[in-house]
Amino acid sequence: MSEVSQTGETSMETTEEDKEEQQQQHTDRGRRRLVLPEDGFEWKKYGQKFIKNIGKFRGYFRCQKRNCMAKKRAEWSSPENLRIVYEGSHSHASSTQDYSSASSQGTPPSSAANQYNLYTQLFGNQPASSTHDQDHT
DNA sequence: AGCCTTTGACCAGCG
DNA sequence: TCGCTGGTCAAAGGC
Repeated sequence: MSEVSQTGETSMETTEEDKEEQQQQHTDRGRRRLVLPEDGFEWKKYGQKFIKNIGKFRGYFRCQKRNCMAKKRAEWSSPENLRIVYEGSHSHASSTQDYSSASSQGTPPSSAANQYNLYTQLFGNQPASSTHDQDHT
């Protein structure tokens, strides 16, 4: 890994994601698949591995938008301990937002506000202090 | 029929 | 130079 410094603590989100996740587990395709909380973007899972270094599973997601190179990594030791790490920036607004109106106004594809929001939530709170996983069960 | 998710294998980088 | 870990791609299965 070359950008480990991005692994900021997402305890704040984890709390929200935790409950959302549990709900989605039932609404998700009717299966027991581990789903990620909707963060306003459409993600496509392209891989999953168990990282022994942290003793947790890591899922690899990519933004479904062809013109978007944003990526997301989800780490979890259990469904209750989910950590989301965003990487890269979106070239569009979140799907849940009315970005269509923004486009009409001629807003550039660089939604800095979005990436800033994501990074602020994850990396802005804490500088790279995640020396080790701290999922307290 | 199409799309999404899951699992395995392969490749690259670092120690 | 070899081994290990992390990341990505491809194929198969299911809804």
